[in-house]
Amino acid sequence: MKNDLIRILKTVLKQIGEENGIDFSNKKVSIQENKEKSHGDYASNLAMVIAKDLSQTPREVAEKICSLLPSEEWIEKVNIAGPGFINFYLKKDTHNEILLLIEESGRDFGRNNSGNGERVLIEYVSSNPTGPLHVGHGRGAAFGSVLSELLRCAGYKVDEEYYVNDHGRQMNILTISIWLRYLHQNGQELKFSKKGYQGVYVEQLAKQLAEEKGTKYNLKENESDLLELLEAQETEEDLDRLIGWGKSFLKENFEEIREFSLREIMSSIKEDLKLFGVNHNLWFNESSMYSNKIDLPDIDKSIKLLSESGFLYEKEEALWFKSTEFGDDKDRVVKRANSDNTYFASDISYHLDKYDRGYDRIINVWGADHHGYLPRVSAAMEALGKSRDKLEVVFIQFANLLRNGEKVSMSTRGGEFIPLIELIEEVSSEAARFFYINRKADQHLDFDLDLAKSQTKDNPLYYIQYAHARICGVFETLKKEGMKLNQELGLDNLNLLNLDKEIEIQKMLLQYPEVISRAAKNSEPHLICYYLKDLSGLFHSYYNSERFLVDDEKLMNSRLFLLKGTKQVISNGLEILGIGAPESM
RNA sequence: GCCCCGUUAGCUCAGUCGGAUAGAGCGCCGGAUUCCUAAUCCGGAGGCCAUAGGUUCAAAUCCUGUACGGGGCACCA
Repeated sequence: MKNDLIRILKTVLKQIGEENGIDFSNKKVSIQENKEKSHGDYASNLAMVIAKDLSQTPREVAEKICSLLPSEEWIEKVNIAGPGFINFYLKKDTHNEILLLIEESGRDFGRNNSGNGERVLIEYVSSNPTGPLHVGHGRGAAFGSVLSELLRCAGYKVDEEYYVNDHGRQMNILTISIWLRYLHQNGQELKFSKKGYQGVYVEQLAKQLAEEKGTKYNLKENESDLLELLEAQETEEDLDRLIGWGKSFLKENFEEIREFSLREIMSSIKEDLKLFGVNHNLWFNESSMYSNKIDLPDIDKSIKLLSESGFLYEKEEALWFKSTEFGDDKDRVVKRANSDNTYFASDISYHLDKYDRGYDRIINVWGADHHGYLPRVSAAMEALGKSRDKLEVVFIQFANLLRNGEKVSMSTRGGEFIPLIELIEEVSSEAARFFYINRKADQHLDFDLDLAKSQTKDNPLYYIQYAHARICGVFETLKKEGMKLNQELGLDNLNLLNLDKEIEIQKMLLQYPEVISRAAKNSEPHLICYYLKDLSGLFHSYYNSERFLVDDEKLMNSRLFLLKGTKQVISNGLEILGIGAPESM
């Protein structure tokens, strides 16, 4: 209907343009939905937009436009109001069409094909494999997961990828930390590096390692070197020396422990993600770019390509990329003076590979603290001749956890972060997802743990799910009384749905597909939460003011049909959020 | 110093890419249940949309400056 109105107005606009010798083809014709009922269903601002070009007052122009409007059977009336708005009032039964559409589309209602089958890669979470997921990762995880689903709804072909930083110093630190704990486990008394990883999980993994491998990695004799190194654990350099020592002592066993650690931690991360309803279908290991395999991306090759582009130079024995040429604040090191590649080097190679895999859109979901990192990555892609626009980054602001109205520290006293799994266990995966999504991504988020657990209308998720359950309850009662929805009778009598509340609900249902496309287009999944809350609110209000199971069968079936459509839309919306729509509560 | 995000009701936040009288929940005040789930609903009070300019027929929305809050500015990952 909205599109029909736009089409009609466009025709009128062209006509006026021709009469006055003005080309209006670049003017945007838009229709807005009126929130104020007395203004009719839709309004157009067209008269005000072109009034100046015609040197007439907006109201005069509006009169002219109205006189040219063809009469359509679904339009009740048209009038001019305010500064020059043209208001359209639709016939009441026009609103029924949406129910037919929902009935036909069912679970597909709200899907569209604006993405046109284009391929999108969404990389998110990508937490370092040096410890379990913690609450700081939750928001990005929920966001990426819902965004993926949303883009699928919009007709994109989506891959969800996790980038595993399994190469470099942090993994070595983890390995050495676990090894030290392992030695302790096997009765070899020693102090622990303050600089290493301290978490409980390190101890658990060490224990597991001891159970699996016995004393295989034990110190064979008195190793005074090690003790000295441990005593001196104060600086990063000490830590690096310890790693060097550990490597030379353990030889190939170091690699074994490293692989064990990586495997175990990644499997716990995967487990947590699964519980959280997050399903990556691709896992990209940083180390694969160092494997020198012909069919895998290669970091040296990428650096060489960049070098050939002429934007690399040497300074103070390090290799620099001239990112300032592409708008970055300063040039960035790609290869350090000690000839190690930087993390940035890996990212160049990794992102180059994303481009080479042929995606139409590449989306990264990053924490807001990484925003300064984007210019250099984009710069590198541009230097390599890639389109900068293809790479989109959504920055997610931090979330605070609140308990009893007070901020909960994100980490425990021991410096260990609160694991995501604890949050999931406390408030449930669904509530956690909902509350993480329930805010615009670029907005700081206060996650109220008590609210997420509460079972009242204060909790928007319960409010929505309750609406769904209530509708199911009505149908349940219907069944108990030995009746069932008479689809045809309902369809034939939709025109009985003419109460204000009924019209409002139908108009709200009509908006659902638009909400979905806008949410997908702008990466704003929170819109779905707000929409579902509004829709549920309308339903609850309707529920309290009218009875559905009435004697008049025509009325009853038409109302049941409206309920059925509402139920469908709530469940479709929740599905995108990865949340169930319960039949009863 | 530079960069990013924010500033809307007492609190937490929406605000349909510029529209008519700025919305919701919580909190506060007052109501509704012999009836499909009261996990709900109805009514009321509560606003200089941080601030100063600019663009426009029209600005919470776009542009610029200022103030305040959060984050970031490594040969770390």
